[in-house]
Amino acid sequence: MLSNASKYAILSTLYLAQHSNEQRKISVKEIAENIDVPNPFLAKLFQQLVRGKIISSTKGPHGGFYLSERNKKKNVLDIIDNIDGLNKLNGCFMGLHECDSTNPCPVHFIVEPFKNNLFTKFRDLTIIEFAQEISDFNTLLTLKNVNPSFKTP
Amino acid sequence: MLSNASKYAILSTLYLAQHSNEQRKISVKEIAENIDVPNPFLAKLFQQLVRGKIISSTKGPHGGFYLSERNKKKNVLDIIDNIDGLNKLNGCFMGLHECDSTNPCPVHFIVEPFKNNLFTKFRDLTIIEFAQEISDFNTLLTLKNVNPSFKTP
DNA sequence: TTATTAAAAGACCTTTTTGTCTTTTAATAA
DNA sequence: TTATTAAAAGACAAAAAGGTCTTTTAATAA
Ligand code: FES
Ligand code: FES
Repeated sequence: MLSNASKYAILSTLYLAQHSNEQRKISVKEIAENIDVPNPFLAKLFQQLVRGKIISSTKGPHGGFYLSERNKKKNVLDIIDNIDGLNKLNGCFMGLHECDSTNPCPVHFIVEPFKNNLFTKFRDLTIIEFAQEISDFNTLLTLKNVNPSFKTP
Repeated sequence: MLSNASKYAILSTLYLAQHSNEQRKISVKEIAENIDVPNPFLAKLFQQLVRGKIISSTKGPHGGFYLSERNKKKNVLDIIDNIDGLNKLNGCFMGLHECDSTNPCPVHFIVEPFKNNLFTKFRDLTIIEFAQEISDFNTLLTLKNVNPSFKTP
């Protein structure tokens, strides 16, 4: 439903929202290490997000990535749109041509409410609001294995 | 979330449930045309489903694919498991290591109820019951574009 | 103005997914 | 028993996704 690229982009942009500002810019390296995402791959994604005006960057010493005031008003759906395009998220779960209540697939009425909830969250909150919610509710923002002990009995 | 392969397999198996029995076996060709799936690709998938004992086949004249009585008691989750493995469907929407209420990602509590609903449907209904529901509610079972007029204004 | 720093650009590589084609095997009907 | 039919098997091929590496550009601090 979401590509890895989109997932990386979302998590990393939210990390920026939490930890950067115009004064404190952040390198790809720091983010890649914290989110646990391949460094050069994230660099590529960030180039694309800069071109898409989702995030900002400056080169040189103390350069790095950050969110401008305009960037902060973007939402998660803008990120997904920039990386995957919206169709991937919006299309029918079973692959039918249209996801549509008048011609529904066998799971449409299970999928539709979920998609509505998700879209509401991804569209109606700005990046900054979303990041704030993450801080408030202490949800996770890293691909690191936070509980490796469960894996090795 | 689901691969194309899984989607094809699910739709085609449900088609078998609706249209075949031990007496009337169905060729890949007929299904591929009706579901609108690439013929040789579906043939490969069906080989795998036969090995996984999800569907049955016989060669020769009037041969083809069908569901045995045992096959009819399988469920959609068995198909997904056979083709994709369950992790793909079950994993965290944002890609975190564990999808888990104690270490949730930012959208976990939106995703979890959806996954529960979906799993219930895919696990608690047999293939035959699922196919019956599709007939009862007239939901769609084809990847064909059923409403092309919307596309060309 | 020069060295340093960090992103930008783009070529390149690998793996997975998706899809095709040809040959072989098995069932059966004539 | 032979021709026919349809799946099984497996080698191939194309495209997309995922990931890496090297060189260039721009900013700035010394
Ligand atoms: S029609 Fe399949 S999810 Fe809406
Ligand atoms: S933790 Fe992400 S969906 Fe459950």
